[in-house]
Amino acid sequence: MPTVTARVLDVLAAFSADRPRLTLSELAVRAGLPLSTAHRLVGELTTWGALERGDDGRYHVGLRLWEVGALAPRSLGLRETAMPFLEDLYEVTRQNVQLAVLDGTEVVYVERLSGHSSVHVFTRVGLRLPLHATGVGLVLLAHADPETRERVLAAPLRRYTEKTVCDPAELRRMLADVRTTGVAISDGQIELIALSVAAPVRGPNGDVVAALSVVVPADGTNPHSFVPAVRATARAISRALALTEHHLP
Amino acid sequence: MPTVTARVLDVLAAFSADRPRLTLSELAVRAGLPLSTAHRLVGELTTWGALERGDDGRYHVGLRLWEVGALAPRSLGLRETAMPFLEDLYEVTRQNVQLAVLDGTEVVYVERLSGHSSVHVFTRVGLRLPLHATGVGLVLLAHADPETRERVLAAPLRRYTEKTVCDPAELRRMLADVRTTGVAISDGQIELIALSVAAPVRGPNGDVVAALSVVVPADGTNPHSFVPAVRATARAISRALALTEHHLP
DNA sequence: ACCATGCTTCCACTGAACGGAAGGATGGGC
DNA sequence: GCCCATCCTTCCGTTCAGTGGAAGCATGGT
Repeated sequence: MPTVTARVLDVLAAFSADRPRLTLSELAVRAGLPLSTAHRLVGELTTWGALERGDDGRYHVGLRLWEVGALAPRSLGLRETAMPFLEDLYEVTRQNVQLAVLDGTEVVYVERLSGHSSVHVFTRVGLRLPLHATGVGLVLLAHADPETRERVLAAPLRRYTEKTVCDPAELRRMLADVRTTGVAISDGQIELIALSVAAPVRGPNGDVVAALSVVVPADGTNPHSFVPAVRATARAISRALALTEHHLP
Repeated sequence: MPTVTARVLDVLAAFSADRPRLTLSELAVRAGLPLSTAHRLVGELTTWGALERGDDGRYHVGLRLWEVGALAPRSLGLRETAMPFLEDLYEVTRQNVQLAVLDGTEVVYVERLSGHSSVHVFTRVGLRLPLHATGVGLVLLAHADPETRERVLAAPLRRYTEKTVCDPAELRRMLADVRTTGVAISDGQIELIALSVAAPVRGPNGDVVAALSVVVPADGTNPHSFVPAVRATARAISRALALTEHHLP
């Protein structure tokens, strides 16, 4: 259905992490629009500030759109509350600390702290990954509604490394484990050099709204030594969320 | 000009930090649209994921829009490079660390680290503030193009506290000072309880692309003791930016 | 001089967007 | 249990905003 709204959204969706800057023509092709139509829409978006045009004439997502996006409660609300705790966890571990939420059948990373001494992993704020291959994903999947869980387990599960668990039955066992222990340890599922320790963050009414993880190098460090800190932080954030959200209408 | 695009953007602009969740009717009023029109547009936006609908029926900005916004180079590109350095600065100072960019005649905060021991200030990622009243603002204003500078100084300058400098002549003097010393110290300009020490972050071609600051309590702590760390961090980020941006097409 | 690539402007046609009105759904007051 | 208020959803005939092919412009490479 070629509504104008859909076209505008197609233009926005044309940008991606690997192609954050596009010429008008590229934009038109990616959005599936005639050049003149793209020209008009992009012009309006640029005037408003949703897009910006660089010195080289290429377009990129503008600060104004970023601002609006920043109002998403699952990013900002969560982030504001969680940040000091994530900071503490970072200081204790000096490893990448990540916060992620569930969207559809994928994880979306909403925050990531990384220092110079952390492993260099390829996650990034805004990145989407499948649920079965990450620590945070396992946590979110373990506590997702059964319907989502079945849908994920029924679909083909992508293999990233030789260690990636792609067998539904084994995943089910792991998920049960996550539910009883309260942590997920994902070892080399995405990149062999790193493993992550993740725990659930709960909202005021007790359901899991996010997951946090620490990514540590797979160099023989015992991941279990991180479990207490990760669990404690996750619980602290849950507690803080219960306090803040209470005050909302 | 009532183009559909403009209306869609009006809908997005209806959300703000103090009203992040809105009913359809509120949304219609704020966007200046008839209810049925708003209903149609919001429906499309929600299907796509730009908006989400909460359990209470109210709408808020969706994760999908947040994701697109996160692609803004002035947020993500900058942030990815700067984060480890900001982290270091936070660890050394244990105070709020902020990163901001210039947009129009305002500062926009793109990143903020805060721990439990930091002063509780009301800045927030995505917040806009006038240039004259903040440390980062002074830095950005000092290095802005003359046209912007004159426009800001000619406009009425809002007073936040008794200490806020609102006199153009005095501001000019301060800006000259910022240019020679390479730091801005903004004391109690926004809130009497806090002061900030800020320094410029430069892009590969030497022009100022952002400013970073540390916010410290105005309890007698000597702000000058933070100057070396802030300057060093700003320069480190500038250097890192020069390296990363080099590899772009 | 020529062509390739990419952007901008124009304008007559048309169907997508419009929005008033009517119909539901929910919930609170009494 | 009834009424009214608030808020949301659907419908449909009219019309004007959106469309996109085509032609023109700018740049830069060979």
